Amino acid sequence: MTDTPPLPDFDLYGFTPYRLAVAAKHTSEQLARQYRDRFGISIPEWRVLVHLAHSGNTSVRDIEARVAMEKYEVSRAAKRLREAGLIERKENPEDRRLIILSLTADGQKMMAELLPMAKAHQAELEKRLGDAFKHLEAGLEALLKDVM
Amino acid sequence: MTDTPPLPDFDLYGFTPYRLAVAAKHTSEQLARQYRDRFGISIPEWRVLVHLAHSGNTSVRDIEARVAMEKYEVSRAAKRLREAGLIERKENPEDRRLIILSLTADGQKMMAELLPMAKAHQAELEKRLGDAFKHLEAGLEALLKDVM
DNA sequence: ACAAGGTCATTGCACCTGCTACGAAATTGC
DNA sequence: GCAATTTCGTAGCAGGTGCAATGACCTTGT
Repeated sequence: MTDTPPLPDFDLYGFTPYRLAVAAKHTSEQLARQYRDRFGISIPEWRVLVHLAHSGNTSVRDIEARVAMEKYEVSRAAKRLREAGLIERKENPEDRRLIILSLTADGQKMMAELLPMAKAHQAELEKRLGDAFKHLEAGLEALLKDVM
Repeated sequence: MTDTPPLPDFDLYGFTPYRLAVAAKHTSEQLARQYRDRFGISIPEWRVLVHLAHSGNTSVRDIEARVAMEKYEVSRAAKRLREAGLIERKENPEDRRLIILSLTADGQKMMAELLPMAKAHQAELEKRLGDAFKHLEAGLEALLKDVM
């Protein structure tokens, strides 16, 4: 036997970043599976679509800043969505480095189906958690206040 | 212009799964970068190590069940850790399908450095959030109670 | 005893991600 | 006015991930 330095006691289950990761994975999994199976959409793609549905035409740069994604993620998600015919891009004549992304009619149609699913998911989550939901939101608020 | 179906109003920032994902990413990022740069360890590898430090010898299956990872993730993390000389595997004579994973002396040494970093990170998080930490934990508790 | 079925861990494949470098366009500084 | 720097979006590369299939081993039922 080698002599082993004593390890501090550390319980992964009490480690907040771990708990958040598990919670995040668990809450998005079910919904993500739905729109993956039904529409072939990944989470990064979904985020881009939601932002476009909510904010109208925007650039990659703008989405990156607001949707907690790196710009290359936005770029690639946008590429796939364009190939799927869900969004389209125009040149911005005022700054030709920027591109203007927007939903196509197909994209709008899909979002008209997809967004209610997300709203229902949120409602179900709130209902399931009851009072604890308020606590969760209070905690997240504090945690995210200098991030979002 | 095509006629567009009206889209429900939906704000990504108020969507709990999104908030959890951002919170999870943000809280683990800083620490993960530390042990990646310093020890070359990824998050799945870190989880396996922590579990081994805490629970001693275990099998892939056991880790899988307790650390919110798929078994192939555990398997691959264990492979990398073995190649790095941080853990070792023995055959379980009672059931030769199972393997017994355990920290090597090097692995123990590294964890003796790594775990205090994690504890400090947790402490700093609790301090920064103040009262909101209790709320966050209450919310997570409810959310995770039938998962963990 | 042994075939059928289940469990455990690993791996091949295709795809996805993270990082960095790049070219094009705009802005800044002289 | 023009070189140097910055900003914007994209793409190459190496490595990571998710899924399904595989092989080795154990268990069950007859």
